[in-house]
Amino acid sequence: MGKAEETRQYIIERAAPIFNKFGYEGTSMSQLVTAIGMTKGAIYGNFKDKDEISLAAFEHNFGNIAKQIEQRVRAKENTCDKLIAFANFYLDEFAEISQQGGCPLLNAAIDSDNTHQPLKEKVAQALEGWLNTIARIVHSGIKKGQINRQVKPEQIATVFVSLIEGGIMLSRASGNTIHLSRNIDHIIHMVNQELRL
Amino acid sequence: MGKAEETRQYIIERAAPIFNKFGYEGTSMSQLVTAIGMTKGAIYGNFKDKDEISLAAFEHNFGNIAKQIEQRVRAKENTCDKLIAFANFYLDEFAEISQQGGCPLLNAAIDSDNTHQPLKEKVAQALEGWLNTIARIVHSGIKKGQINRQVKPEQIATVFVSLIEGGIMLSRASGNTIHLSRNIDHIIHMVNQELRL
DNA sequence: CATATAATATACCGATTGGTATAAATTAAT
DNA sequence: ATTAATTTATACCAATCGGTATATTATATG
Repeated sequence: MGKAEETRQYIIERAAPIFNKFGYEGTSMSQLVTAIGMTKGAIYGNFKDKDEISLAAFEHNFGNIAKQIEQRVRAKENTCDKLIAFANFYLDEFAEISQQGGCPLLNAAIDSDNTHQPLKEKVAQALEGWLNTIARIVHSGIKKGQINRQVKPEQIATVFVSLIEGGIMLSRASGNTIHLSRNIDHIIHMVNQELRL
Repeated sequence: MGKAEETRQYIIERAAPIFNKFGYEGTSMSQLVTAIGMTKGAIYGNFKDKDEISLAAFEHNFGNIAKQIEQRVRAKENTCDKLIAFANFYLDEFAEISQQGGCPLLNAAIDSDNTHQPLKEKVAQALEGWLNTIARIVHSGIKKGQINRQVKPEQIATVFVSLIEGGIMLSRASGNTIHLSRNIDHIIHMVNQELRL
């Protein structure tokens, strides 16, 4: 990693939580200047415009979480345990996620919805990746004889992601983790009662 | 309703979808001027600042949906049918909700999260009202012997709202109603298999 | 119809927005 | 060490931001 790429990465890391907190259009260059600790000229020497930083910041925010979850999932053998580990990540890391302004996927999805087409496409891609990951785990579980054949992988994936993101929204809005906690309970109950063989 | 209150209402109605689409800080006065069809001076003659319009717009957006749902729920006798009617509203009205920029509760929750304290408080209040409404229906169903005694009303309310809002997020982001549809299916399945006696 | 009052439009305010040209400073190569 | 290339800082740009003072118009009351 050359010097140029190093400062690029530094800028992205500093900018990422700001974009996640204040939105991808809602964040101003002056906020970034403060958070990054570099002048506007220096920042624009490494990125062509604010949009390029914001897209890189989203990828950083999302990639960060994706990487952590992948580790947890890979650590489990049984497919049902993989699903539960996935869900538990959000409960365990809720404080950390909150400190960075909430779930970047949820924030960016709403933030970009009617305003920022390039970001919206990235979000759609990320969500599809999410859903596919979960559906693949379920599908693999069925093949291995660990999960009920009647279960539809795509159905589970949608419900799964909705409960996690919905729970985060409710817990952030109310300032009470109980909602996310209830949803993770529901997921675990679902996995153990309807999926697991 | 006097003339003054009439124009106030007119302004709110015109402003409401704009705020829902572009965010409560993301909407500019010039956008409002265009959408409302009045000059800035005229608008400021009826509201003291942008914030006052944005808060009134959120209440309008939320109240609109709340009123429609209340009608649907009241039309059903059985408590389980009330819950299903509640959920089905979002599926039936998804196109209409989409046209106005998505669910105002979800949008405002994310939008206000790290930026707009007064709106965040209104959102928290609205969500609490939501959850209470659902929990009360479940509780009443238990008392009437229509719903399983083992069910926890608050737990159901959280899962219920999360599935609806999560489904809307996924369907809006992906441009595919299938996600919301799957979640409503899940809710109906839950009501019929785990709640209904 | 005349007058008082309320509502709307015009024109402007300072501050901030994203972005850039250029100068200064730093780094890398000879 | 000197030069060339890159990176960073300064100072500025037009455009837009939310908001307001004032002029104009419309409405209601006598």
